[in-house]
Amino acid sequence: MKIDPKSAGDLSAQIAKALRDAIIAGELIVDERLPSEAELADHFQVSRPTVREALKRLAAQSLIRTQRGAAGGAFVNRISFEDAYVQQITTSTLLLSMNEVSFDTACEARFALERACAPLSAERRNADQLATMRAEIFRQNQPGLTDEAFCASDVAFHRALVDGASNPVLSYQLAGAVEAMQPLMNMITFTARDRERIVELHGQIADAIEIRDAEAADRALAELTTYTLELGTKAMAARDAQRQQPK
Amino acid sequence: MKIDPKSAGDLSAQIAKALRDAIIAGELIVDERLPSEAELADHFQVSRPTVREALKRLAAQSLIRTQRGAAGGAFVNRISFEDAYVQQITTSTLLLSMNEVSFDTACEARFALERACAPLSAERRNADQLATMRAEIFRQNQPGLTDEAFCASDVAFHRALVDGASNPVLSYQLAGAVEAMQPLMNMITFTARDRERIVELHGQIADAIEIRDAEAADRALAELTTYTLELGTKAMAARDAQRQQPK
DNA sequence: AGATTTTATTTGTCTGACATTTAAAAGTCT
DNA sequence: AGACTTTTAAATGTCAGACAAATAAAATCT
Repeated sequence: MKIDPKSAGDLSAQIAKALRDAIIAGELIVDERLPSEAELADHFQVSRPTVREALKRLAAQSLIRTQRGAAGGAFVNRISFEDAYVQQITTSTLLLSMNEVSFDTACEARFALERACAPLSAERRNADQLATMRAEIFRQNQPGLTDEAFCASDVAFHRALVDGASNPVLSYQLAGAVEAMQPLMNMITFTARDRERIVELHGQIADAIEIRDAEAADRALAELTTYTLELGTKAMAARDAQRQQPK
Repeated sequence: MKIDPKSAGDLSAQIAKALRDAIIAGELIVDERLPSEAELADHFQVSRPTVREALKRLAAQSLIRTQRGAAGGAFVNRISFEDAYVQQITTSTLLLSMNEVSFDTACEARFALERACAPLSAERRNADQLATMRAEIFRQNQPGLTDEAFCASDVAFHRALVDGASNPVLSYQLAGAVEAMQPLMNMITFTARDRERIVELHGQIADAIEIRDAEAADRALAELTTYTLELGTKAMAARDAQRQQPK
C-alpha cells in the first residue's frame, strides 16, 4: 500500500514523506486512524523511535494529531484555518527576516494584496469589522503609545479590513503578508506627524468602507502605500547612515 | 538561556517550541550551530530520543538542517523561497481539500490576489515571462490535451503572470493561492468551447501585458474570473445532480 | 442495572548500545 | 617541508528493550 523507495534522506524523512503523500492523495482521510507505531515500525521494517520521528515531523505540519491510551493513536488531522494561519505567519516572518527582503518589496506585496481585498470588504463588511477598525483608529490616536503598540494596532486594523471581505481563504493568505511585515514596520520610528497622517488615512479607509465606496477605499489605500514606502525609505536611509558612522 | 516552562504538550513539543522561539527571536542566527543532541538532552534534562523528536519537528518546518559527522550537528536554516513555496502549497492544498471551501470562495480569493499582481506585471514583465505565457497558450490550444494537463498549463500561465511582477514575496504568496486551486479546477470537465473561451481570455491578458496596458489586463482578468466562476457553478451543479441519482 | 475494578492497548520517555559519516589530527613517505 | 594516507574522535542515524502514564473497554462487584 505505501512502501518506501530507496531514495533520499534519513528513514524518518522517507517514512514521513510516504505518509504525507498518502494523506495528500486522499488515501488516508480526515480523522482516520493510522496504524499504531509498532505496526508502522513492523510495516516499514524500522524501529519504533524512527517511526516516532517521522510522526513528529507530520505533527509539526499539523497533518496528524496523537492521542494516548487504549483507543489512541495518530489520526489524520483536519487542518484548521487557525493552524494554517500560525504556520504561514512563522514561515513568512522567517522568510522575510532571513532573506534580506527589502522593505519596499515586502511593502509593495502587502499593499497590493490588501488592495485586492478592499473592494470586497467595501461590499460585504459587517458592523463588527467596521467597529474594530474604528476602535483601532481610536487606539492609534492615544498619546504615549509605543511604536510597537502602534504597529500592533496597525496590523489589527488591516486584519479587520481584510476580514471584511468575508473570504476565509483571502484572510488566510493575507495573514502571512500582513503579520510578516510587522518586524519590518517595527524598525520605523514614527514621529507624531507620521502617526497623524497614518491615522488620517486609516480614517479615510474606514469612511469609505462604511459607505461601501470601493473606489474611495482604493484611493486611500494607494495613498497609504505611497506614504508607508516613503517612511520606509527614510528609516532605511537613517539606519544606513548610522551604520556608517556609529560614533 | 532557553529554559522550558511547565506548560502544554509533550516534552518534545515544548523543546521544539523553545528552540523555535529562540530562532524567531533572533537568539539563534542563520547557520549557527545548535548544541549537540547530547548537550541539548543534558540542558533540558531529557533523553536524546526526546531531543531528536523535537529537532525533527523543526526540520519538518525547514527551521534547521542537520549534518552528520565530526563537525556536524543541527544548524539554523535560512528558509529559501523554494522551501517556503512547497510548505505553503501543501498547507494550502490540504486546507482547501479538508475544509469544504466552496469553489466560489477559493476562486474569488485566487483571482482577487492575481488581479493585484496584474498592474505590476504589466509594468515590469520581461520577455521571458511573456514568452512563457505565449507558450502556455499555445500548449492550451493543442487538441487531445487532457483536462489535467490543461489545468497544469493554466497554472503555469498564471504563475508566469504573477512572476512578471518581479516581486518574490508576491510570487510566494500567490503560489499557495494558485496551486492550491488546481485540485478544485481538476474537478471541472472542460468542453472544447470552454477551452476556446479561456484561451481567448488568456490571449487578451498576454496582449495587454505585452503592451503594458494594466487596465486591459485587469478587464480580461475580470472576465476570466466571471467565466471561471460560471464553469465552477455548472460543474458543481452537475456533480450534485449525479450524487443524488447515481444510477 | 449501575458503579467500580481490572486489563489491555497505545503513546510518551528513558537507557544503552552500535552503525555511519565526516572533519580534523596523527602519521608516513618522498 | 610538503603531500598523501591512516587513524581518531565527534556527531548524527538507528536499533532493542524496557517502563510510565493515559485511556477505553471488559470484567467484576454491589
